[in-house]
Amino acid sequence: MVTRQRGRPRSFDRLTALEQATMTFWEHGYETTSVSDLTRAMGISAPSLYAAFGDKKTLFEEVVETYAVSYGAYGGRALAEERSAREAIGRLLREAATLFTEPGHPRGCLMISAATNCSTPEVEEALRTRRNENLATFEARIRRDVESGDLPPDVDARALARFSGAVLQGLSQQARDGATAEELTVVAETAMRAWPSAAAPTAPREEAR
Amino acid sequence: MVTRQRGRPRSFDRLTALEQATMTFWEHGYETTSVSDLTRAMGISAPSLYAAFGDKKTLFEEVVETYAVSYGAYGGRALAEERSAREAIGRLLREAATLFTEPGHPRGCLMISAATNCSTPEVEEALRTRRNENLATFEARIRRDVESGDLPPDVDARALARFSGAVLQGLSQQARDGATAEELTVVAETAMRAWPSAAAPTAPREEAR
DNA sequence: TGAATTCTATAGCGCTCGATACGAAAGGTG
DNA sequence: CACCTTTCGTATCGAGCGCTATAGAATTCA
Repeated sequence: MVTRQRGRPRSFDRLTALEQATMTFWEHGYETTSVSDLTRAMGISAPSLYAAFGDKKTLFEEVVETYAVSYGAYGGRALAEERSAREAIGRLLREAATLFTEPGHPRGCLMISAATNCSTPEVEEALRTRRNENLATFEARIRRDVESGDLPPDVDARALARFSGAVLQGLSQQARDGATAEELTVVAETAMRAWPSAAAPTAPREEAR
Repeated sequence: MVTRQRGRPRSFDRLTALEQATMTFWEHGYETTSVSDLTRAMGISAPSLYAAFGDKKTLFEEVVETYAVSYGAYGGRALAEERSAREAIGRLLREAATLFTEPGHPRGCLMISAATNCSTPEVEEALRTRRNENLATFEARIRRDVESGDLPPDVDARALARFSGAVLQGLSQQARDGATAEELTVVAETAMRAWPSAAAPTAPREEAR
């Protein structure tokens, strides 16, 4: 089954070409990136692109998938590794402030900015679904801390998740509008002041516990 | 000089057509809206559009300008009418939550969402400039309250302005992603918890004044 | 070596884009 | 009425879009 591949071998590295496509879509978005932009950036001809990646939409879907598990993996790491929802999302926002302005790749977040106002509805919808899934992940993590008592019981997990997602999206757009890493880091820290500091439930002015 | 207009009169209402163009650009963005989309929505032919509004870019600039002083005027009103920066921006964010999800027009904010990833750099830059001007307006209003003592002297006006702008942009995108007015209102109220509540400077636990 | 297979490059498909040439139509002005 | 001015509808323009037919080049299998 695992026999060697017959025929003329591919003259380019598929992963490298995919990375170049990622950079191009990341910078200019799905709609504004033309196939000839892609072939130029990837260093291959149009038939090679179509043979290796399918059409433009399929290539973009693969780009989004690899982006999510590479550049976009910081969020999942923060949620998995930090002890509390507050620490996890605080770290997520601070790291986003750095990553969204990091040299060496386009600014902001591909999943947030690359398919707004897109003439292919499925592409726009696919990223919208991912964003809403991220909100649901935030909400679940926050709710866990509410139920365990690490956050006050009157916390609206859904609202706090949506607020955090809104700040994340704001960070992305501000990064694309030219904000510096330092400016965005302060935004992230400001946002965390909106979080309830600790478990201080219905009776606030007591040193309970 | 103010003689009556000669020649065949225009067969459509210019302001009505402009409003239709606004709705189309608002919903689909500059790039995704084609001239034929515009002529269909405005109910006029392409030569009429070009004669009355110049080219697509010029039409969009006029759309943005009229949007700024109509749908987009709530921000300036809040800043002008409220007594404090906190009340002004709190009102601005709450009103945005309502307006961004209001029926009868597209969701979100045209100035935030209509020219991201645009193949005409001047158009993208024009809206970016407007957004950054809004940030500067926020900052000036906040600084006024810091200097007058209505906000603590250690408040970073620039950071608080940028945070507020980030939340506003997040509200716009979440509105476009399907959030309800109620959900966004709670986001706005959550964001205001990040603001320093009142003038409680270096010595917080005193009832000064 | 020859056949089969797979990739590459050129060239161009049908289509839509933003924008316009042109003559007919509709009004004012003498 | 004739004349001038402006707008209207039709019918495009050249350019770029996403995509592919085709033929030659490069490799494996028999």
